[in-house]
Amino acid sequence: MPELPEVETAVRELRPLVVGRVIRGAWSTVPRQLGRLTIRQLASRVRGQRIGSVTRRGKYIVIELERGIVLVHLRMTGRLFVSPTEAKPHVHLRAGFVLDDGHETLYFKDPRTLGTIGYYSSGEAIDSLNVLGWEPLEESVTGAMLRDALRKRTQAIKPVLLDQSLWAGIGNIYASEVCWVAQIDPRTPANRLSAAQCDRLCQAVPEVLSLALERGGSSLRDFMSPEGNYGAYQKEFRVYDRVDEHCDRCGGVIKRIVQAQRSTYFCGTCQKRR
DNA sequence: CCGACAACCTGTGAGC
DNA sequence: TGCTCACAGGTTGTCG
Repeated sequence: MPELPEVETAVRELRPLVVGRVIRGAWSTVPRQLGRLTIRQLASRVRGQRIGSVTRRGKYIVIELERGIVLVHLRMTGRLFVSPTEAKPHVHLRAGFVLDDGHETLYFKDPRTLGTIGYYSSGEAIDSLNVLGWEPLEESVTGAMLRDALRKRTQAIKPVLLDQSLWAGIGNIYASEVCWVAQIDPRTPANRLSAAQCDRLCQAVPEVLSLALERGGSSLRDFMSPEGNYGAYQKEFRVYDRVDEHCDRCGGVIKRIVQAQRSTYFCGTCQKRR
């Protein structure tokens, strides 16, 4: 489900709901999602720790405790929210962190169970986050920096935008949207982008992501923020999921192709190479 | 190094 | 109504 705008929305809403609270217990119904730790190990390590902060790096949610860090990745269908503790949680509630006196739980809902929840020492957490690339909304990347980073990359630019070690946080929706804004053919080999195209990409990435964030992200199917809000950016998609519709810029027809096993949407008329 | 593909999972919607 | 298939916001690993 979530790319940077959705994860950032989740973090901002979660923060006031959980920071300062003490984790009283933890459980999971899908041990595979916990990485190396068993359910019992996770529970014993987080028990009694106060939540110090909730932040984001790329698509990871970083929950800092007193003696370690919980890293949550929502993957496709994950969602975090706080609600009253249920005696028999719905089957899609795959994990929970019981808070304070036990009346409320920080739930992890994840129908597809592809998400991950890991508990790490701060050193381990930093190491795993360090492989991520630029933060699109915090680091200003110049066309020259981008061009240099893409120098040896022959793959098409759109799938390259999904590489989290370049920019962290761009996913399949915004990769297509960014290419439309920058007027770049998503099939262009990354190392063949002109200087002007790199400049436009560097503008388009923060522009698209920050507008999406302002709208609370995009809601496809069931995406919902921790407070239960739906994002609104899906109303402003220029190309994503709009095959055969007309381009807002030139009236051309929007196409769908598959790159690296993911759908790509673009205008066949105004997103030309060069 | 690169691209293609499978795998990890469940749910939904379209088409027949 | 019920079946099958394609597809879904992500990432990782294998193979040629």
